[in-house]
Amino acid sequence: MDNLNDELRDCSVFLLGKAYQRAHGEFKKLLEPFGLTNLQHLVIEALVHEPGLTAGELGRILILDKATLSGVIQRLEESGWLEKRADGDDGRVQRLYPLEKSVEIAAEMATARKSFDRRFLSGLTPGERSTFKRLLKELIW
Amino acid sequence: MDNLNDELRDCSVFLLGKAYQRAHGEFKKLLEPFGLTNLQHLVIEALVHEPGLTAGELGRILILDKATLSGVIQRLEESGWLEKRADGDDGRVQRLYPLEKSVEIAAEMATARKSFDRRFLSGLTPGERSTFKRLLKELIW
DNA sequence: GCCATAAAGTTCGTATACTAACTTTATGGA
DNA sequence: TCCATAAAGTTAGTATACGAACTTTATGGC
Repeated sequence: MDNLNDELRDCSVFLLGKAYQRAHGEFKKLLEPFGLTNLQHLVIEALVHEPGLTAGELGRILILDKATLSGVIQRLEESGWLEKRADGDDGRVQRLYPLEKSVEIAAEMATARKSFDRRFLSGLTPGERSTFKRLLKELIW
Repeated sequence: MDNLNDELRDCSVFLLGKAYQRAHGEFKKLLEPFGLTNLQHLVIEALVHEPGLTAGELGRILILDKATLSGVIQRLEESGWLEKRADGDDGRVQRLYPLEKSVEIAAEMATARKSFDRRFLSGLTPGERSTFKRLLKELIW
């Protein structure tokens, strides 16, 4: 039991999962007024930054499976956040464009995200914060 | 685009999610021979450590919603990993006990988990590893 | 002893996430 | 040109995750 708790506290998969769970749970609340989930907001931000991205390109940027993205994009299309248009050259490709309501809130969401990030890491010193992000990046890429 | 990638690489929620995604994905493969998922293996380990835990206690240890655990426990019961027994004192409570096949593989799984952890963090120096886990713990608890 | 309240689990609905199988469209080689 | 192969998306199936509503059982105040 104590033994077990010690093992959990030394297990990277567990620690990463729970830290993500906590960050995600709090960020979720912040996004609620916008009517978007975390992943949906990332897709919208990406499309506002670069309209016309394909699902495949989005997947590479957001490090996500095409099957997962397929559903996310479908829901965002149904609720009027984005639009699919056929690519002129390649019949397999659908290019994705943000609709007005996406463009309108993108900047505000980006601000909220950055402010959340500072708040979430406020218990760490500036040096710890940059170390933390550096180590995460080394593990991802 | 570059702008966007920079923002993603500075967003804790994104970095934590992707680091977890990577760790989880690799650990999943390691657990495949056992026929258990990451979460299922944590439940089994906990029950072998402390037979008779309730779903509520498990939820506090593993930091998990009772609704999520309900499903996980159900599947583990159906596939013969654990057993529910009514608590003698409290009619609301079901105590959970590991079955033989759980007890048999628990030690081997724990070894595999620790070995995976070392491998996953092998790109970091010993100092970085301990800093990394310390910072994650500060963000969780 | 009775009732309001709380606690333990279950169920439902929604959204990730991934694998595998499939459809449609492109492309390259013979 | 024709065909094998590959690439882009979709769909189905499984397993997390969580909030909300609900059932069943305990408990505390009176």
